[in-house]
Amino acid sequence: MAAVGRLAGVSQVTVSRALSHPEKVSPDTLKRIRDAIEVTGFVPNALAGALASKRSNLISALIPSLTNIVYSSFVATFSDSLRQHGYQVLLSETGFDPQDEAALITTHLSRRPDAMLLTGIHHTAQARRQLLGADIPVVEVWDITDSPIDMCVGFNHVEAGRAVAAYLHDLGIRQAATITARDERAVRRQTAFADRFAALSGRPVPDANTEGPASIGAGRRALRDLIETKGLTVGPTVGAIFCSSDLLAHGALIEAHARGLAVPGDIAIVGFGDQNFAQDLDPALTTVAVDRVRLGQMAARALLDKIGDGARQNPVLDLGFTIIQRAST
Amino acid sequence: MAAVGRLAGVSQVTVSRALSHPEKVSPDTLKRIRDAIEVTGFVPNALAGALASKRSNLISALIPSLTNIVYSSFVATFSDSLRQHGYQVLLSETGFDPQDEAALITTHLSRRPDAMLLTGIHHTAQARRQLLGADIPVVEVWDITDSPIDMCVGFNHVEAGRAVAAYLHDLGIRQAATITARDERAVRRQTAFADRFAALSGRPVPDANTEGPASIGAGRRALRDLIETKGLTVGPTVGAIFCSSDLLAHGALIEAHARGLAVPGDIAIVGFGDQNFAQDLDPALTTVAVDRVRLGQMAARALLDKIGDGARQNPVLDLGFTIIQRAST
DNA sequence: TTGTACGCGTTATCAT
DNA sequence: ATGATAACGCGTACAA
Repeated sequence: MAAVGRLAGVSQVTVSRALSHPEKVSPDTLKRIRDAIEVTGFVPNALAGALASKRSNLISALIPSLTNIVYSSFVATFSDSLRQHGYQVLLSETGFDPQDEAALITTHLSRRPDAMLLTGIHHTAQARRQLLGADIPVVEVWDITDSPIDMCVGFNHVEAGRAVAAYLHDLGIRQAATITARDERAVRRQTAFADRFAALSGRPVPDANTEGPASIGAGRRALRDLIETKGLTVGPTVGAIFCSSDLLAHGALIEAHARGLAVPGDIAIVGFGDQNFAQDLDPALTTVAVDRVRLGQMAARALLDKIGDGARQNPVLDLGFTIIQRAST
Repeated sequence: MAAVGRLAGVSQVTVSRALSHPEKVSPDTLKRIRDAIEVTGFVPNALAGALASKRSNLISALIPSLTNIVYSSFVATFSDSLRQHGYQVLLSETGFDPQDEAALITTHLSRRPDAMLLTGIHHTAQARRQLLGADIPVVEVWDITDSPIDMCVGFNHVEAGRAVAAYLHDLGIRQAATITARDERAVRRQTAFADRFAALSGRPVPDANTEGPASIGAGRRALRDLIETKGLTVGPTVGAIFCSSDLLAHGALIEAHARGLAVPGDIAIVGFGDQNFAQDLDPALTTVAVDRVRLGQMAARALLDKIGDGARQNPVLDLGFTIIQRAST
């Protein structure tokens, strides 16, 4: 900056001002400074700026998985909203593990982000302590709780599971099974679904748990497992499968086709997430929609508002969910 | 740090040393310092550290799309490799636009990353200038060129397109069409494929261009377009479709099923990328595999090596590709 | 093994 | 409208 200043015939401070508050610099010094910046190829050092101003313009985000499109599409919206306000997002994957998340939180906090986004409401005690100590806005997403660390934006997974149970039962379906990923929120939906459906139908609800990341292959294997080893009987409209993600449901759909089972004639299938492809499958997939775009925007807005005026926002925002009926049920 | 030091009865520097070079501090002062850190909840300020040491331990990565699993899975591997060496990745989406990329490069450079990863080999002149001026290791991935900015790791897209053309022709297929996303590299593959296949078969190769992000829906619409408006005739093993991604190929597969076309009996389908689901489709998808895990690791290693000893690495690494034959051809 | 002095490149404050 | 000066919180060099 000093070098740029010399070239423009002003002091270092004026260069700083020209960059941060151009309106406080006279038009022609501003021009000289901008020319000098152009000539020298000067790029301001945001580290030094952040150190001096105590604002990093960084917002950190921790999501379970980068490759799971549910989270990556959400975080893309989130990042976009923030970029428009001059923030950059520092993104990491926790791999669904609270311990790893806690370690990442420490690393992230060392970069002094102006705010932080966390996925889910379950964090280690140490993580909560550090976050409270950091004294920055925090938003937890994809879930709802009465006692957020700071704010949360999401929906109620138990209600979602129950709603699907009621929906299928209303359709006249009397037998159901579930295919569930290791994701803790998925398990909560599955449990709520199974409890409610069992209560309505008087029949147990077998579950096939999948290992590793949700995938089409895992969905195929899970349906095979349900039919071949867990005694799921399939036939004219008696059974339905509630899958913890659209990807698993997609796999179940393919496996059903490969077995010559009609969907929904022999078996109905419900996904979760309403990903883009759900409407393009054949048959199109019934699923539970969550407004991911809105979720990303609301999370960004919550943080921005709180950074801006520090005012206490509504700490809990329930975005709800919608069952999208399509041809697979 | 000074406060921690007071609590432990040492100076600020010793605390710094305890954190960065614990072996240079006597065991019991180390313990006192660690206790003090525990008690105070001290989290080091990486901004100040980076400013003082001129090493940010940040590596920035620019990819076209977060939601495209090809890139997100690659960058997940890349980040993982780097995390093991104490680096954090600052990730942004360019949306396939060199102008936006250039703007992002400036923002990223202001955080003083120790190295940078770029996707592709086409960048604006300004971007190249800034990168050269920044004097940090740069790796360009997913493509190959003789004149990288610094280093590159990828494969030859023209050769890939030609290889698929030869492969299909060898299978006895004499008519082909393509479904291509707006991605510049995809277009290069498509052109190379079309030129070669036309030369081999003596027939033109119609193309359906898709708008927006690659998706199953786009693949379905593209196949419909090829058949209904571009005069693609389908029938016993005469035609093949080369899609620029597995996702588009998946859509084409679904559309073919929905139309009662047999795959590969009436139409053969080839994807690109060998994503996880390719082997789980019915029929399993023939595709072109690129070792994304290795690509991520090699890119990370290239940067780490160069940060480490500054030695000139092999600047161009060709990872090649493999045609994976499955049931869809 | 530990400490002192200094500087990293910016912003905030106050003065002119 | 512009400048001088003092932080910001750490790492490095050097000294003890």
